[in-house]
Amino acid sequence: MERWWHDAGIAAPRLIGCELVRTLRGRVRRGRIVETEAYLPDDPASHSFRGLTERNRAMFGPPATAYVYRIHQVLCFNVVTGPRGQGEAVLIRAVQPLEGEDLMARARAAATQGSRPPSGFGLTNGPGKLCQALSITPRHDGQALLDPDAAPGLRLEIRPAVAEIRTSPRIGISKGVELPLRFFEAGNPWVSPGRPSAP
DNA sequence: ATGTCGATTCCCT
DNA sequence: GGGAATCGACATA
Repeated sequence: MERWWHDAGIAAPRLIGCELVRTLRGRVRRGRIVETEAYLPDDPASHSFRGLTERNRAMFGPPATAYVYRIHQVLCFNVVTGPRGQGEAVLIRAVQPLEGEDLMARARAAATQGSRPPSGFGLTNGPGKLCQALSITPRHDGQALLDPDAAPGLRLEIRPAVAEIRTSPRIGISKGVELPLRFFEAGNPWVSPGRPSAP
């Protein structure tokens, strides 16, 4: 485990450019991470702020495992960081489809019955959207992400650091709003809408 | 036991 | 750009 895993504030930008690989029924979906948010220890915006609960248990597990939680009928996917027990994690907010885009579209359409089938950047440009596109489920909560033999078929592949990364305040929170803990790849159209890009 | 509040998304103006 | 949807987890008047 490399050093950068021990700090969500470092891991969050470092996870930009890494790839999330979902294997289901022998078929592969691959997404390149383009947007993340860090949630730190003693961070009032973090689910871990008030200590361990049933929901955030996975956040206190070992680094490079998944923390999956439900919010507003939707799932969000995090990569746990820091030494075990710190309650740190990095929220994955958007990915760029690299493989299996058709399967992602099908999964999104199935998850959003009632509305028009999602297409274009809307396929994976949000934390709930990418979970639908990759068929991430509550079963992935707590699962190791670097293990190539991971049973649930969800894996994280480390890639070289990306050069052009921008920061901004985090989205959708009411505490800790000023901290620049959101990271995204400059100019990438798959980054979620809703925030201006800082140079 | 019950009330509050979202680490969101979609649809509308 | 704003608001409704909608329900489970969490904290507690």
